[in-house]
Amino acid sequence: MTNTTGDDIAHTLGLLLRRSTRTRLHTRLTDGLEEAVDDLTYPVLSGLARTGPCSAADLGREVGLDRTTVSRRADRLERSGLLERHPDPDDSRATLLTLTDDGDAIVAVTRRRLADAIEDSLASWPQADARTFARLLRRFVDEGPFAADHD
Amino acid sequence: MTNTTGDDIAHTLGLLLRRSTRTRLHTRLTDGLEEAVDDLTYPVLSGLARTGPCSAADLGREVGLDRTTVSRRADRLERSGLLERHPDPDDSRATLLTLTDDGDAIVAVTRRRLADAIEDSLASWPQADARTFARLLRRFVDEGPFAADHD
DNA sequence: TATTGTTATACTCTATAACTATA
DNA sequence: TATAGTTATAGAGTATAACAATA
Repeated sequence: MTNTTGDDIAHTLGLLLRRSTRTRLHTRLTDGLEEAVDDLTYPVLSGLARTGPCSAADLGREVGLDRTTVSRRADRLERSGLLERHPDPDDSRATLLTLTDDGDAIVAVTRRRLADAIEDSLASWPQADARTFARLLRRFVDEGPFAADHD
Repeated sequence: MTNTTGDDIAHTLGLLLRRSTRTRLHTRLTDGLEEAVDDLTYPVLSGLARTGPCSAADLGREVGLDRTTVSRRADRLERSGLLERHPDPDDSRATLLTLTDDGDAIVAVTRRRLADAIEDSLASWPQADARTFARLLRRFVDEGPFAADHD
C-alpha cells in the first residue's frame, strides 16, 4: 500500500484523459461556433493564437503535427475565413498563416468558455482550495511525467 | 482579473489534454509491450479490466465506442492472445469478451508504470501537498465541467 | 544541399448500413 | 420487434513520397 497516492492520481488522470471526456469538453467549448472548428482544426487555430503569424512548418513543430497535416487543416480554416495565408516577407519560400479577426474571436470565445466552466465548478470550493489546486496542478503538469522536456 | 484561477487551470488543462501529451504518455506506458496494444486498442483492454467479462455492446457503452469498433479492435487483441471470445451462457445472442492472463498482465503493467511515474514525480513534493493534490484532482474530475453526468 | 508549401498515393480507422441469429 | 455480433461500403484523415520554388 505504499503507492496509494500515485494509484489514486493515476486513476483520476485515466478518467480525465479518456476520449469521451475530451469529446464532451470539445463539444461544450465549440457548440454553435463555425463548423470548421473541430477537434482536428482547433489545435491549429489555438496554436496560431499562441505563436502569432507563423509558417506551417513552424506551427507544426509547435503543436506536434506534420506540415502536410497543418496545410490541410489550414485549408479548412481558410475556407471558413478564420485564417489567412500571406507571403512571408523575410523568406520567399514560406507562407505565413495568420488568424483573421473572426479566428481570433473564436479562440477568445472557447478560452472564455473553458475558464468560465472551470470557474463555475470551483464556485462551491473554499477559495483557498481552488487556489491550491491551481498551483499544484500547474506544478504537476510542468514537472510531472507528462512534461514535454522530461528526460 | 476576476477569473484568474479559472484561467490558470484552463491553461494548464490545455497543456495536459494536448495530443502530444497523450502520445508521449501512451508511448511511455506501452513501451516494449505487445504490438497490438496501442492508443486504439488500449481503451478496450483497460475497459474490459474494469468491467470483467462483457459483451461488445456493453463494453462499447462503457468506453464510449460503437460496437462495430469494439468488435474490430477486439479482433486485434484476440489475435495477439490478450483477449478471448466465449458464448454468453445467459444470452445466446451475445459473446463475452474476456481478458486472458496475458491481457490482465498487460493492464497490470501499464497501470503500475503510470502510478510509478506519478509517484516518482511527486517524490520531491511535501507529502501533504501530494495528498492534497490527489484529493483536489479527484474532486475536480468527479464534480467538474468534465464529469460524465454533469448536466 | 536543405527547407518551404502543396499535392498524390496508399493506408488506417470509422460510421452507416446490412446481414444472420436470438430474446 | 429489438438486440446481439459481424462484415461491407464509403468517407475522412494521415503518412510517405514527390513536386516546384527558394535559402
